[in-house]
Amino acid sequence: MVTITDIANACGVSRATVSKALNGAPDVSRETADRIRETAASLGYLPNATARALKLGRSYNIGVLFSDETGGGISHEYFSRILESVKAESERLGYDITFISKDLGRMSMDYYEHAKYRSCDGVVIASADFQDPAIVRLAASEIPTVTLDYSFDNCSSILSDNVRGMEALVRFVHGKGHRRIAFIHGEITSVTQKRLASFRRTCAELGVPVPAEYIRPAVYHDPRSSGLATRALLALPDRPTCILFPDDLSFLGGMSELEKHGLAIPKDMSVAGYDGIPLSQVLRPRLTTYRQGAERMGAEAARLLIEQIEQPDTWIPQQITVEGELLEGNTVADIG
Amino acid sequence: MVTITDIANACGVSRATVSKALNGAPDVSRETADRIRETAASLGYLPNATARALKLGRSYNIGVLFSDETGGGISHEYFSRILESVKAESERLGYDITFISKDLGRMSMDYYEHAKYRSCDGVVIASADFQDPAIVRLAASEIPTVTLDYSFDNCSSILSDNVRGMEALVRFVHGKGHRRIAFIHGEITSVTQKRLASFRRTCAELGVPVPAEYIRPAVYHDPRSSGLATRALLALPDRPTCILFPDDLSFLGGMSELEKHGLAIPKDMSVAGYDGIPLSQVLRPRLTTYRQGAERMGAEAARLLIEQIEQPDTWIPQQITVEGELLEGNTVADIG
DNA sequence: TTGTATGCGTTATCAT
DNA sequence: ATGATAACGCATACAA
Repeated sequence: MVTITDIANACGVSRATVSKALNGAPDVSRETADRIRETAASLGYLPNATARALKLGRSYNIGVLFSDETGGGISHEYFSRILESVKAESERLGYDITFISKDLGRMSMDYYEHAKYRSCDGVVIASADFQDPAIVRLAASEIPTVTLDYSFDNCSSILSDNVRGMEALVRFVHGKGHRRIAFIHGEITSVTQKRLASFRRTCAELGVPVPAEYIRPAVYHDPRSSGLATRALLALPDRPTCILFPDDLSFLGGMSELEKHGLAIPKDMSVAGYDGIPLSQVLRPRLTTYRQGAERMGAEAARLLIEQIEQPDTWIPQQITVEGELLEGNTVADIG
Repeated sequence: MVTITDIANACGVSRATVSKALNGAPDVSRETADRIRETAASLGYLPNATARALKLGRSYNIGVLFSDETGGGISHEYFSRILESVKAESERLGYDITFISKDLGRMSMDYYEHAKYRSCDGVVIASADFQDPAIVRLAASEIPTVTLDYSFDNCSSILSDNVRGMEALVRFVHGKGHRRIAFIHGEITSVTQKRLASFRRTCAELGVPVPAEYIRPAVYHDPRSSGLATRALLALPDRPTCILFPDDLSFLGGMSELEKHGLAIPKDMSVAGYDGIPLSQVLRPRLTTYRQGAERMGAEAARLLIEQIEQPDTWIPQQITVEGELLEGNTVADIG
């Protein structure tokens, strides 16, 4: 491994001078600086991030915490899109990313300890459960954090626009003439609560009644449970004309249930999903859904976090809401 | 931040003793060791991975390199499953993972330099293009590497069983009585070549003729191109009775094309995918496909890499082939 | 403009 | 059994 010492020897200057030259300090002559940079390049010198981190107390490394009951958080397309964009934006700004988890090898530590252990300059947090004491501890710690889809006091957050997303779907469906709209929701999280509230409020605003039996619980990303909920809805004496699903994947459970009943989409039943995953747009008919702005969310999260890291004094916690877009598709019949 | 110095002061011993006690060295009395560990715990001491890495020349950090033309490698479900399992297994063995990329901030570096810069103990490589000089350089370097779905000389690799996977599909389809089998393949990579070769060889073994026009090129994960290829196949005077798609997602493009022609699956046309993503199993009819053992691949990759890192002397490059499983589904008609 | 000295937190060597 | 010391690679305050 070639170090600044090697360059210093090769150039006949001190290590301090090399360090300065390489970091573009003003107090080193143009000529020596150039000479140093040239030899550094020819020697194939690479700064050692570890040593630099130890010295500076800054690792240029940010933690990413994706926690999900199931553990398979990353494989959810919504999360992986966010991860991908957090990664891209962080790298653009000169930061690497490391996953933060509980328990590393034989040492058992919580998220905060893990982040500390790796000297993360900050952490982006996405979690299915923001009540988890380990998450709360990290968010409340001195480590800069940005949360996704949840707001802690005094810490920045990026929010997907669940309120407006649900509102857009309901208004679209209503515009097509539907007045009996059912909503199958995922397990109760703050995201679900926002969607539920927005669903109810928008319906109220539009004068659409919402019978209690039109609201059915299911589990996110679990087609089976949404299939069961669909079956329950179809069994109602006063069937809805349109069903909103917790997400696009869950819709598939409803889809096969509808097929079993010999109901065609959208002729006999209108449907809409949520997320706008690629699958939804290759299905025929194309699924009506709301595509979340995951890419922008990830990028904004990284940007905000790094801003806070680099300008801690002028920093103020910020809530950024990222809008998605309604994908109209062809699964909502015009029954106006 | 509480360091070993703090513990040393609190216990009235030297830093050296603290370090030894914490690392379970034999040459420190039971009593002092216990006392030190207790104070360490009560003070909330956490080792500093950075300092340790600098001193030891071992970071307990492994790089993950996922490169894909499109850049969005992680969001492909196959990759994210691998990533998830690499992460889980690495963490189980006490290693964190960091993404390796080209170009970090303003410094431009290649993969090898990036891995060096972060002092990665090793790197897991997944790439769409193993010809990339930057990939070749990393694989040929002194940094331990494990490649996925490709074999470099003198470096371990984990191979999904493309040969057996394709063979299993062809034999299954053949068993159902099909003798006119078409294959739409993805862009030419080593993986594609293996599948193509296996397709041809298995057909030859079974005495199934493979007319040149039954082999059509398309693009992985791109339903549109597979849709076009499907159209071309349907236009043939001597239509195939079964079409094998490059992957499950691509099948969707073929699906809508078949629908346009009023062809029902599997009555009028049999089909099979590849990958076994969750989607394939919620579709109706359930897609016949081959599910790759991504979870095992990731875990084996991490295991092999860490083994090489920790026992460099007894290490021998190893090729591990991970079998997947045929998911029979209902999209291949029995025309025997 | 350049160099000297020191320390970041840790571990390993060698005395004691 | 314990401690003093040096070293990992780098950056900075300060001296020259």
